[in-house]
Amino acid sequence: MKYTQSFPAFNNCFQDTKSVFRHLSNEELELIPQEQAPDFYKRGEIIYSEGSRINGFYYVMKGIIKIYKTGFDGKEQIIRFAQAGDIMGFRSTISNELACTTSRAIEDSYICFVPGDIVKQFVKINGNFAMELLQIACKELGEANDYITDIAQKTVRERLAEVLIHLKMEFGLDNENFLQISLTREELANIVGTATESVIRLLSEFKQDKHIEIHGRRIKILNEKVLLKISNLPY
Amino acid sequence: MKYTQSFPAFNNCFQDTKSVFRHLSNEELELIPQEQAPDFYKRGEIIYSEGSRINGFYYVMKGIIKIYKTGFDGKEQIIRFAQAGDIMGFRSTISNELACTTSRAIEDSYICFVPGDIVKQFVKINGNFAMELLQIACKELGEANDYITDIAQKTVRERLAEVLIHLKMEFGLDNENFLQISLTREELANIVGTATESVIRLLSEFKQDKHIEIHGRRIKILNEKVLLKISNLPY
DNA sequence: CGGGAGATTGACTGATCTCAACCCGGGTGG
DNA sequence: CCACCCGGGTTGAGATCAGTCAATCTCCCG
Repeated sequence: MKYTQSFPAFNNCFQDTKSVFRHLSNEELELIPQEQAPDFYKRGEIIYSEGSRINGFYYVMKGIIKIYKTGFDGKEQIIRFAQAGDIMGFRSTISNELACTTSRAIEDSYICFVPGDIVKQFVKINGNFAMELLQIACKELGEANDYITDIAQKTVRERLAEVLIHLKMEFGLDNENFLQISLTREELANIVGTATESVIRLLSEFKQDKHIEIHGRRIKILNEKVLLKISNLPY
Repeated sequence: MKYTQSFPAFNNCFQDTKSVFRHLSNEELELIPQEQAPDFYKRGEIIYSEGSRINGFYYVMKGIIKIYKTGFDGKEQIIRFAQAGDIMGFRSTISNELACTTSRAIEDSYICFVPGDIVKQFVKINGNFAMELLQIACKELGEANDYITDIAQKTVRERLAEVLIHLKMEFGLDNENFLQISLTREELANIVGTATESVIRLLSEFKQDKHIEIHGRRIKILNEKVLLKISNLPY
């Protein structure tokens, strides 16, 4: 990928042919206030917090964000991740509610903000854009339903195997075939919905059994077939 | 409520001022094929099954439907309920995917079907309708996120208390202050995400402690405050 | 070199699941 | 009319998965 302007150029934000905004006309795109460059968030920084009013969309240009809820006892439950091309915060914006999740960069990230009023305008005047948003919401909904069933019915072992496979599919591998995404043991536990120690023990077991290889936070899947079997995934 | 025609009159289906279809003009409403009366489903009958192609919306006029996924070992996980005024099946329709849930009447129900093509048309030509659908999807999404966090982090006891409170809020009470909705112990277990026996034991405990009263499937909440406390619900 | 975050391991505990037996009421067929 | 069956509900005992607590280790950083 090559940028003729200093990266990241703001105009690129919404003109990507794969972005949610692809159905907007140039005139419509111009309605988005473009005074500022995309915001930079350093690894660890919060984009928005549970309970705050956000009133707008966050479009991720680059980086990886974890989106999580904080449970009763302060434990995080990671709901999903967002990466380049994804949007965040539309649920609260559309529902006119406070954010029900916290959003935190786990890699340095560039993010564009679009005010909620404008998005709502687009929904009303541009049917294709509305349909696009609906499809995104429905996709998330389907994933959430799967998630519910998994957590309710599968063992921690099954879920961890499944999460590893999902992380591979969602973020891919680096040039040494390690998972591209780097998570702490605690974060893994907060996806799976278990204790950190349980993740550690199970990862050790998978390593012992040669299903995976571990170098610190870097994880390589050695035998996806077995993991798939362990996870009881349908396909 | 009074019906001048024999109940249920089909025209009432979409003209209710509270229905999703309230933003449609009369001309638009006429696009919906209205040859048939709403479909009647007897308690226990399936409206659609996981894996089938449904391609349309089901609008519930009357009755209660349970919407569930079937897990790896055949155990049901109830995702949500639908009752009068709710729609079902829009996720698959919008996503052009097969149904990811099964939908079964737990009370005798009347349901209207609207073909998917027409709904998609409406999304594109009627911004208010699109927004309405988006809001429904976003509402479900928020609830699903809560659900995930609860199942991942709370104990069965906490979740059961929470479910009882939710059932009261969602379906209300009958004239003797029992929960309006009637579920088997197994169905309760399939909401909470636990074994039937666990639900039975915990219900007995709640009864012993005078938090609830039980007559077969009929449950009366005697002390909501305590249940609320047990559930660790935020409000 | 001290401090702190994250990772690991062991021991213990206990909530929850599974299995199995049994009960109860309603419906059915002989 | 009665015996039987069946789905749902209950209860008990035992097994176990997974969480908690605590100690230790390993880096990495200032």
